[in-house]
Amino acid sequence: MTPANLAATVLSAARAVFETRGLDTSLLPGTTTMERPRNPEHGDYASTLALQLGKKTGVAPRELAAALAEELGRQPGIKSVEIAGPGFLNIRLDAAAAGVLARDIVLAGADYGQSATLRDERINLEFVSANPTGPVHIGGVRWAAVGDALSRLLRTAGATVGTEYYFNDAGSQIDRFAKSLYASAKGEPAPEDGYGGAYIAEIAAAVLAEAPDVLNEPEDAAIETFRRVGVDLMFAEIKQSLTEFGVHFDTYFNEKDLHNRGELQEALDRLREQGHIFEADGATWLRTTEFGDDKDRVLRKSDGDWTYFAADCAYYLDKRKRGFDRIVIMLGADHHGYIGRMKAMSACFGDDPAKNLEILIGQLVNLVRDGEPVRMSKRAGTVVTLEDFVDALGVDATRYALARYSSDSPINLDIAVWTKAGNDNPVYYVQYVAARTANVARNAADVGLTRGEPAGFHPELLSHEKENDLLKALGEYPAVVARAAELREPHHVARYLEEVAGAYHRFYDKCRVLPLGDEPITDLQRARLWLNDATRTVIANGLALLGVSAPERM
RNA sequence: GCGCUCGUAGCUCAGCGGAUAGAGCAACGGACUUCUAAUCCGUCGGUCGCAGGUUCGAAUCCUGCCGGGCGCGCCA
Repeated sequence: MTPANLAATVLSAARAVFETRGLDTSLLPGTTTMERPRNPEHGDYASTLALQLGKKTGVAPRELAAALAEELGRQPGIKSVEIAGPGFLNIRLDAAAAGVLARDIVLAGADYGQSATLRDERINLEFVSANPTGPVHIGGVRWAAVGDALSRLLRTAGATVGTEYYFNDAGSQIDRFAKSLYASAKGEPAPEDGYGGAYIAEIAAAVLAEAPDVLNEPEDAAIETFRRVGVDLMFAEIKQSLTEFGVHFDTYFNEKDLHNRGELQEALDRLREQGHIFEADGATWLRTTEFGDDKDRVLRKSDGDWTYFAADCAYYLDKRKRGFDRIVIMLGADHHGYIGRMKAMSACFGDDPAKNLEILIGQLVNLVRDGEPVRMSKRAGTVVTLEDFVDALGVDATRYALARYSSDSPINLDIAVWTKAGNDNPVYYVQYVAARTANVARNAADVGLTRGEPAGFHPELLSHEKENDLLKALGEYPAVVARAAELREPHHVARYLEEVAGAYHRFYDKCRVLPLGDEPITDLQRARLWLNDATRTVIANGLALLGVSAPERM
């Protein structure tokens, strides 16, 4: 019996109680969640349904709980139901009903955890989107890890997802980049507002290698060559770093294309039709204050140039035209000032900003060595890059560390902690379970212990306290995935995996799987092997969501 | 000044309006002739920033205050 099954059973019991008592069944919720109490005296699972319904129906919660308990007690697989406190239902399962889960998980394999929670949603997920004027830096790294994990999470919850990197290849940042390359190639210092990292010299040299005569061209043409070739090189390098980090985007979207296809004008026309455009001081404005922004925003400047915000509008419209109904954009904390204008812009298009546009804000990340933030970079001189991160921690630890915390909280990642081989390093703690379960399975095969046919599995033998705890933890996986997807918070998966890891280590410590010496193989050992393999399935599936490997041995 | 956001154990952080607020680390004390001790067990540790409010019930929701971070261009 999975928690989802149990929840359904509790709901149908509630329906039966309502019908018997002539209560309005429309007050029943569509779903209910089962809690896993910390205190073992509170049973295997607890439900607060009677408390919630007591409020709605006006019937005393304890009275409802008593009726529910009686109804539930008759259901197969349920050992006992107790009423506690103001109306909690504390439910205990038969060992057999709980144990079957081990087999269900193994048979489901990589599909365990998949759901239809977000089935009807078409989600566009944009993250990183670093300008191709330098390597991906520390903020982008956080989003690379979290955004990629989120995309996997959303797909597992049944959504149709398109991941997207907005390649900002128009605009003045690129001009500065091109001029910086040109200056570097001529051996001159970087311009006042240019880029000065060591990577500039590398890219400039690479441009020279591809276009040896570039410095003989007139300055404008030369800068144009540096822009074109330099941006291509920089972008190839960014893509390469991301690929090595295990992050792939379905779409790399060029800002230039928006301009070339006239989509900025199209967006402006659309907004004008909606009646939110006005002209003032020679510029063209969007009246975003109508929808809560703190000031109106210019789309086209008095000199005729488009603003960056105009491109944002066109890009949003483009995504919507491609059939995405939820536009999710992940930004650094320094961009949170955009939320107001973006939400307002969505409303100006006639959309519902609460539903069609989600902007997720990620707080800062510091890489810490010996208690001091790491500021040095071999390449850029000032910022920490994706490559610096991977050099310091490795891909698995970097991805896990960044996906482990709520994006709302600023984090300090201590290099010493995340490279240590021990249980104070969360990624090792979890990965070690993957290795341990694989090792147990290998050793079992060596002595002739196999799971055997599913029909020969004896779930009732998994009655040890630690087996029960582990089963309960494994049963929560689908709900954790669904909730993490809905909340857009992959860190719940990591925290959950740490719980499963703890439960497995305690099981391993107390419940031996393999026979000792020449002992004959028993059904209990076979049942435990099912549980061992079910644990490996959950750990592997969960780590895969985070883009972290589940090693066979360590 | 206005806006957003955060404030939970010595540290790093979890915590869905529910039961006695948790984990890891640190500190201290235990467990390896047995499937990998990269593990497990125990002890210590809290005015959930402060003050009100809503609620049967608040770390969680609302208001105010205090403190930290960030943002407030016809920049990108």
